[in-house]
Amino acid sequence: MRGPDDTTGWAGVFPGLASGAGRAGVPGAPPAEMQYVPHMSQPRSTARTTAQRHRVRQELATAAMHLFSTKGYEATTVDEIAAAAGVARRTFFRHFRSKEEAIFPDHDDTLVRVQAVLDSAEQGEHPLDTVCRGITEVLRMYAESPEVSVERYRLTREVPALREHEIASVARYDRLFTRYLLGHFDEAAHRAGDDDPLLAEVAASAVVAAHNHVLRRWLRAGGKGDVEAQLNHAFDVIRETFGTGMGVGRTEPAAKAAPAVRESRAGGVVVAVARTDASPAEVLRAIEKALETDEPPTGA
Amino acid sequence: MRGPDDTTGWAGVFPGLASGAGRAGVPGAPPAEMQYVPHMSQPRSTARTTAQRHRVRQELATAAMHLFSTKGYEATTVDEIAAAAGVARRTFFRHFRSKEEAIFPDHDDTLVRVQAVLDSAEQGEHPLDTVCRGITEVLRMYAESPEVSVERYRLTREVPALREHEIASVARYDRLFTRYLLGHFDEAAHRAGDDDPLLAEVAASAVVAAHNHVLRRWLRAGGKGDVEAQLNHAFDVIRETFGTGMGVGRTEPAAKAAPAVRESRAGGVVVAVARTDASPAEVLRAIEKALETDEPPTGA
DNA sequence: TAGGTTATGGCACGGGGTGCCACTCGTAAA
DNA sequence: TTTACGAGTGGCACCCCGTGCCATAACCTA
Repeated sequence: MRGPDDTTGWAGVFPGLASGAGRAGVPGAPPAEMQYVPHMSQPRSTARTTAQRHRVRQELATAAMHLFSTKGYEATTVDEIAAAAGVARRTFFRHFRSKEEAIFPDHDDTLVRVQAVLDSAEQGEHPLDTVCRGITEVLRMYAESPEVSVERYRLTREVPALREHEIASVARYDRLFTRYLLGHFDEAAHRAGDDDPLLAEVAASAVVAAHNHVLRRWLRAGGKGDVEAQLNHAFDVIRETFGTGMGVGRTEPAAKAAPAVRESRAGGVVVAVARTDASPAEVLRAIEKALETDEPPTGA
Repeated sequence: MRGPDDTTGWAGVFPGLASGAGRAGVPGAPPAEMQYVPHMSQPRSTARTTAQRHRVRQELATAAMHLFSTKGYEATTVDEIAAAAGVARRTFFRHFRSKEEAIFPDHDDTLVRVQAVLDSAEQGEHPLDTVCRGITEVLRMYAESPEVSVERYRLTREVPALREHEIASVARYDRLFTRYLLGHFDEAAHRAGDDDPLLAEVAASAVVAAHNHVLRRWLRAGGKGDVEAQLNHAFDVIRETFGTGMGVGRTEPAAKAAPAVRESRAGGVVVAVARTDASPAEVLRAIEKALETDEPPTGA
């Protein structure tokens, strides 16, 4: 009953993409009563009404969160949530597509914001760095209210339905990034022949995986500490580990910080990486050094 | 109503993990009537009954697939599926946990098989290669019946519920691999300091992403061609691109087939990988060659 | 043949999600 | 001020997924 056109999943979420005054064009979740599309030409609804609507949505979300935490997710009915928020059951579904969505009220907005980050990326930035900035936006959404995020994490671990819903949510970011990288890997004429779309997909999933890892570690730690810094560190680790592939390593800044030649020896394999602006002699010297030693490589 | 212990999601799927006679211990999907757990000590149910049960399950799956294809997923009720299979509605839910699962009847079995692959991996194999063999098992599941997979792919693209269910399914493989790599990256004392669990997560997601990419491309092409070969090629590309990180490059088997020294030049970076049993002279010669040329690297 | 196990059919119930209609409220136009 | 319109809401009814419960039939073991 959703129409066969909704094949992209998030396509319907972007009615205007920066639709004028804040979230005027995206009033929560108006998926029902198909072909809603409030024209968005004349914002008849003044600030007062939209604020009111936003307030109701917020109260519903907090009521849902509270009830889920206290008496469990499955044991909580939508009627109870609506009653706790002082509205009718039907109104709940005018603000949230489903019961699960009430616990992730910000994913849609975040998706729009991430899309905006991707769209407004300057030409010179490496697409992978743009994607990293995009996923950082998601992390900020979690970090904005650590207590809620931690409690929500506890729930998502315990309730399969919530976990699956969250997996589906992050999958939307993944697809967003994959599409972006697909469209920007060929333009950035870095690599010569093998601009495999495979790499776009793998890179996007790697970035998302790094985000998930950092986020979950932070959540398990109770939401203490600077997540964003941890995420950036994770990006550095990835750049360091996979950096040779597809010319990641931060086109400008990080490349300058990195040494011209690096070598490492591990597991019966010796590896050397060097920027081509390093002198051949410098490179060869590093290789020889790696071939001589029998010790583990220089640590991170 | 599933109990707060089911935090892993797939933990409950492995009652015995290779439970004696085939699928005797895992008779489809007995999630209801909690604490079912058929003891698996004395297989009272003879081959006849389990075969019968398997036949019913198969008929239900085919009936569901047929109805979904013809009249759409949402327009098809469970009653209709059961009626088409000649059983009662209640019986349907004894074979499938949900309506969506009827279209992915093999994921549970495949998950068990993948787990078996991981468990029976020999000591010498690199964990990442083991994981690659594991995901190959998933690909084979799809490749076993191309027409069904293609049609199912069409449905999953159109129906959000099915897409989310599939995403959740592959996420289970992802988590399986992540756990495996987490437990095997430190044992294989390859890298010195930074055995970040981050890398385990990223590597697992990369492998899964490669699988997804190859699989979807194959499905979009109508299920024609040798997918498994394409997947292995994708693994090669990944090894080639990310190969420098965490010592992937196939410790034993492929190393023999691969040349002792490989070099490539791309994106302002020159990379050389060599087995330590290659003579230093051979290594240096390859490096010099890479430093001289300005052409793209030798293709796969 | 008797007793126990397993799969099934059928019923009823809770609950999520949706379509529909009437109502209210606030804003813009007459 | 009155009127018209549109957005949000409340309430009702409906469909259908998923599950607990019980009776029954089929099958294996003793």
